Amino acid sequence: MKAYKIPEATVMRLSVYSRYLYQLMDDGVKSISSDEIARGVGVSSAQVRKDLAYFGEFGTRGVGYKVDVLYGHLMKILGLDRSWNAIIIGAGKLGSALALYEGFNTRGFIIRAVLDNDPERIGTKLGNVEVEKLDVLAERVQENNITIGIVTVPASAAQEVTDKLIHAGVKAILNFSPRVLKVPNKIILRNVDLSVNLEVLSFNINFSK
Amino acid sequence: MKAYKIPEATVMRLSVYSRYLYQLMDDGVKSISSDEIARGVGVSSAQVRKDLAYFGEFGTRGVGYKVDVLYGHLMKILGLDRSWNAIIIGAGKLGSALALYEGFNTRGFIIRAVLDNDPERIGTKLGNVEVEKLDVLAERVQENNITIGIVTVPASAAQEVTDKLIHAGVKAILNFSPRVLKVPNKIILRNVDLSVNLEVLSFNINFSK
DNA sequence: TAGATTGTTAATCGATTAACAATC
DNA sequence: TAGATTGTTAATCGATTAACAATC
Repeated sequence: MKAYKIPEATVMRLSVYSRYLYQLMDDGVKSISSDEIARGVGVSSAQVRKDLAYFGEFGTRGVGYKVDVLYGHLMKILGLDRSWNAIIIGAGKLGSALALYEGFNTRGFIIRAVLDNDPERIGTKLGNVEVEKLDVLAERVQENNITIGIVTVPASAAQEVTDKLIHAGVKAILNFSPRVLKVPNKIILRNVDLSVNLEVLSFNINFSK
Repeated sequence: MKAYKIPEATVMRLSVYSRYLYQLMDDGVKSISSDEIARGVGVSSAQVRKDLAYFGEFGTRGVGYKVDVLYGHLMKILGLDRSWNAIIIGAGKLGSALALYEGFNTRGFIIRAVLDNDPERIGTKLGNVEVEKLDVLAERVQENNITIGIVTVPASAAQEVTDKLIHAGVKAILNFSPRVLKVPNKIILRNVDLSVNLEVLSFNINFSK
């Protein structure tokens, strides 16, 4: 365990910076200043330097940053210098879309299995994985060394499949169900509630007039 | 324009509270304390009361809150006492999943059109809307009084379709593409970068050991 | 009344911003 | 050297928490 806590907002921004740098490399840009990164992603340059300072010194005073070097550091910091095995529980619309989403693969997240209990869905092919029944959860997690569970079941089933995922040994859970999950402290949990996002929009449209 | 700014985290929590209260109503619960809400959604009771205090007094000292009354207030605050028309640009995996996602409908968000430029996708039925070509964007936005644009195109096309949405008159944009969008101040923008979420997980798995 | 719980104020905590010395 | 830009410290801003008077 490292010494001090990194703000979650910082981690999210590092992910955004890394994608921006990747784009720059593609465009053949070799070096860049914190001010240019800042303008590229819509934050302040002090913010960029502060975020990086949590992890080390990656630039040269008076000069700036080498794009490829900084990119490499960010990928390492984010844990993206390796691949991660994931499992999706729930093969409905959202689960199926995520199983086929290329954005995950390109960043090293590999969907090893997709499970569901609906007989209609079991056996369906999603890319190169076949939807299987929930029974095989622990087996799949263990044999594929899966660390990340993605929950895309309805709210009513969310806690139950989460408990199973944790029992099978995943370290982190990405929850797409609109249900607040109880998990032990050592389990890393993130919630992506799509409705919350739309509701923040409707609040703001409403509130700003 | 109201007098002071509401923290975005507060708005997100209000959305979570409202869903929890809905669940309680379903279970026949009539009244509740801030402490019970807090435990139900995993925050502190002071936080619950503070969040509500931005908008008024909804409870009774010494007694608590009536579930249905508080729920009604929250729905009104969030702008969910009416319906909102939305359009999805990009009928790939994610766009299609969102078009069919029931969670939006049940909270009053109605997907009026889904557009794409790929001839393979045009004409496909997603629920009761048919995928149409991008040309009809302005027309659909105006005839359906659409205020929310949902962007699910690849990064390379994201800024272009965003500009078109804004020109057509939407007030808010929910961006699922991994691209930082430039929008005028008056436009409400939210980014949901699915990869960022997975990367925060991999960072945390990595960092905590 | 005694007990409970809200609404609100003040204290604390944490994150962002501004400023600038270090240094290429 | 002069100009530029980092890395870092201190100041500011904003959000969360703790505490308690108000009041049912």
